[in-house]
Amino acid sequence: MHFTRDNIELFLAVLDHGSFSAAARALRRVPSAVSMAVANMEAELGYALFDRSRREPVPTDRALALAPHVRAAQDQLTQLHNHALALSRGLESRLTIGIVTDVNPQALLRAVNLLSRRYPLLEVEMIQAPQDDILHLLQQQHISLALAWGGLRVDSQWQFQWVDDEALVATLAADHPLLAKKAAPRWLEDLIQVRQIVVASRSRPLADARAKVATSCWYADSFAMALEMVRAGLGWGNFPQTLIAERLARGELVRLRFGNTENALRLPVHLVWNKAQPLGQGARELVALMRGGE
Amino acid sequence: MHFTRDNIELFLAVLDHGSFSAAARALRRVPSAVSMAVANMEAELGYALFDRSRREPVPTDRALALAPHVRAAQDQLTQLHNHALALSRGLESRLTIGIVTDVNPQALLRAVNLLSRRYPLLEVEMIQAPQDDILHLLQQQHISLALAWGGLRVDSQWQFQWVDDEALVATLAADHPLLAKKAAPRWLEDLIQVRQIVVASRSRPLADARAKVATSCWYADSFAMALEMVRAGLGWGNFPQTLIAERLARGELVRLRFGNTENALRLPVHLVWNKAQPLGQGARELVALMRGGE
DNA sequence: CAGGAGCTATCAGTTTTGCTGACAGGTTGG
DNA sequence: CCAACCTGTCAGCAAAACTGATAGCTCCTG
Repeated sequence: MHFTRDNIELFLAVLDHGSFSAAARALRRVPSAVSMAVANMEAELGYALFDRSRREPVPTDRALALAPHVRAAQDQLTQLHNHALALSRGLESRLTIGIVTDVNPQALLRAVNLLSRRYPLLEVEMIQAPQDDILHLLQQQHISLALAWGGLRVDSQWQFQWVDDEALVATLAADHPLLAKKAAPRWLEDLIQVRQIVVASRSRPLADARAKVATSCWYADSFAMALEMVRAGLGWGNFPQTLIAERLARGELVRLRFGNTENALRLPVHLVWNKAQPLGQGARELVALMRGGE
Repeated sequence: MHFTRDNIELFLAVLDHGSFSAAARALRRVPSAVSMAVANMEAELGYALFDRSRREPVPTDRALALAPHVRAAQDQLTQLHNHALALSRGLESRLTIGIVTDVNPQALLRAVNLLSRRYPLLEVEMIQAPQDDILHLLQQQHISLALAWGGLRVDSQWQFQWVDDEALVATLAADHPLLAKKAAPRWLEDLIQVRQIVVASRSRPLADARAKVATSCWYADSFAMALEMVRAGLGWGNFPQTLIAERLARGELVRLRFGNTENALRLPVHLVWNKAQPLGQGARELVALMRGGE
């Protein structure tokens, strides 16, 4: 008989309901069916699972020892079944997500964690790369969803969902000469003469005209690279707050505050996907989770 | 149909053998049975598991994605089955092992590791306690097997298996005045006048008359306690080498070597069990593993 | 290109498995 | 002691699954 699904269900029903009759009621069977099935299991195993000396069967030590393992097996089977059915409802069997290097992945990871509870057998793969590479992977359909900087170009190829705004803060290396002169810039205009490190690349032009302030600009294609340049004292730059929080705290960097730009630059973070590649169920629910729905 | 054991077996057989017919041969069925069963699974799931456009069915992406999970479920089922059958062959469902505090558990842990491969669902509980407590637990049948110091008393209540000999080495705190005088003891006789910390207790008299050397002795009931006393400079003592190896290396303790006692004291380590409580299959195999017989 | 080998799918018939329902016998509690 | 409820047994039955024959397809080989 070999521990088939039915036997597992039956055995656990007897344990949970305390008697063959109750189990039979729960399973919509007749008591004798349960009785015979249990007797068959016992015959196969070679030992008693229940002691029938009292009116209601009391589980043997062995049955009790077996119970948690049987339950685990049942859980795995129902999980498998749910997953197989979910596949038919459009769940992808593997969800590959791209994350742009500079974007804070915390919220996404929280959402993925929730998703993994809903679909325990769903495989998730995370790919971290610069924005250009992520978009390329998305275009090639190697990833189905990406967390990326948004608002960059309107392109009918992409579909997206706003997720968050990263506040950009103007930052300077703590040992930059501008600070040493005890004349820390008070107004944004004070920075016009100081070289600015701007994040932009061929394929990704400046998002916001406001982003470029200084007359002399050097360019980097990621915040990570730009950050290195700023730390090396090559200039100042605007960075997502979360990206530089630690360095600010450690005193490596200094945040510049201005009297006239209280409303900081904000860079939108989007979940992006390819119109040509319809989202799977997991990706759809992930988007919903990130939108805050549920 | 609900992913019963038969379906799992069948699905995997088809994947592994590459065709319905081959799977049917392997399962000693007729091909049509396999064909129908697969068709039923597909009908239930709502999508194709195999593409029949070629001569031999080629598994769908979904089938391939499902495969590892199905395999895992099958493994768990067979594991459960094996365990349930092993219980009928005398395997205990939980193996509780006592380990005397001072005894080096490495060899035992290695053996338990091997045992856990053989019986993946066997639960193992380890209890560490002083020798007297371990023997008491053994007597009360709260533990079924113990790793303990042996050769202590011949008692028809116990059965045992020699496992190892721990070499005892004479040890002194590094800052003991005896060493400061630049007159480190060269012969065992030099220690007769130095207070010795002896491990012995009411219920466990000295194993070996040779163990007591000095005229002035203080007593502890475990090596751990005795070690603290030696480290505090209260005297010298004999300790299992493995127990003090680190402290010797760190220079906290100093090993005394004598010209006249090359053959060090050796304390046997035994696996002990209670005659009144016959060993389960797991315990028996553990004893065999410790004896070195695979 | 023809034909054979080997595969899958279908279907009617049969086997097997397990369920049913009635009944007998035991245990519990008032 | 009886009513209620439980388990176990058994003959009959229903559903599920397997079989074996057949047809049609694919692929390889000469």
